[in-house]
Amino acid sequence: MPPSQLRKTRASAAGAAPSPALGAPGRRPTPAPAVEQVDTGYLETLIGYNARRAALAVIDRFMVRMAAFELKPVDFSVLSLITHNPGITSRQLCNALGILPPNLVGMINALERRKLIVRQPHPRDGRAVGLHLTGTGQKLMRDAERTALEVETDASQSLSATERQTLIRLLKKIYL
Amino acid sequence: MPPSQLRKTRASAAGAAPSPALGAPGRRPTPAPAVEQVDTGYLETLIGYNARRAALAVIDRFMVRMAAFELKPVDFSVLSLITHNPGITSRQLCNALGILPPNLVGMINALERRKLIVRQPHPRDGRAVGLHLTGTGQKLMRDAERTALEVETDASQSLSATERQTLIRLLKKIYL
DNA sequence: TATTGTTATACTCTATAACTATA
DNA sequence: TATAGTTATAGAGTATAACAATA
Repeated sequence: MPPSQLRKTRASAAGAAPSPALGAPGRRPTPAPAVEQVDTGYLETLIGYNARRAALAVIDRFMVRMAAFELKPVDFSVLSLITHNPGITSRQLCNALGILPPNLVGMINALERRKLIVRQPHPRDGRAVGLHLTGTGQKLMRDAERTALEVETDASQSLSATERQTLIRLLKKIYL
Repeated sequence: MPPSQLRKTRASAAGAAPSPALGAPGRRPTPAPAVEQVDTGYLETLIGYNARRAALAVIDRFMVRMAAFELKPVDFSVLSLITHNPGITSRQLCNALGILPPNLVGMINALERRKLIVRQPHPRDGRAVGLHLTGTGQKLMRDAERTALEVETDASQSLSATERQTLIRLLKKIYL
């Protein structure tokens, strides 16, 4: 998904220029204009638009680099939470990542088939299953988290260290 | 999609705690721990993770408010670009929004059936079609853009005006 | 030959209902 | 009765190939 061509130009002076209102029957003052340079100025004033574009840009880089580990972003998130929360349950993963339980089952099964994680009985709840990394999984995640750090550095290379911290702080204020 | 429960706690001191490495045959020192509070500290250090969570949070608000206009985020983006770029072509929309042409066709058809837009022949390219708002579409978009502004205010209520500007500026540095 | 718009189609992601076993 | 995990399935979003009309 190439989100190219997102420069700002004034083709229609965003917000002004009432334009002739086509569709009104029997009226067509101008012979239909053509757009030379697309003006995305208005959308660029919206936080949601900018946050989504930024997220997609970083995630695209992330996917390219993580392909070497055969991990999609969601797989990495799941394995990372298991790494830092040994014994975490599927339900806890779903709550933390906003995934619905039926959609997590397949991912967990695939990671288990790859011998990256194992299911252990939960110590206090017979319904639940605790998830743990295998040795293989631990090794993979050490490499994967190092690569994730490289992606971060790449993606934020136009930001100073302070700006990067500020960006993360402000993003958290939006979603927390 | 409720991305609830994303508080930080130290269940495993992120990055430390080598943990017993399950899966190694015939070795099981600890009786499988349980996780009380999920530690998302590591993921929260990643720009991609934070940007995606923030984008989803804002877009969720957006979808709730825009339901009154029967507009999804992508519909709003398309209509907004047509608003500020009368005569824009499908190809230009695809390039600006990162949508693939086959996936835009249905949206354009639906918006045309709702009498919000009309197709006009392109003044200089017989293959292309220029897109324009109807009077109905213009009225809808005046209300929709006002609502979008309210969503912005809502979503960024925990940010100062300066912080909001800073956030957008830093996000652009990520994806531009 | 290349591009615009389009159809058909496949694949992925996300969502809902319902079942089982445990609590 | 409520919850954890699971199955089946439906729907939305995203992807590629190929075609007709025009450049």
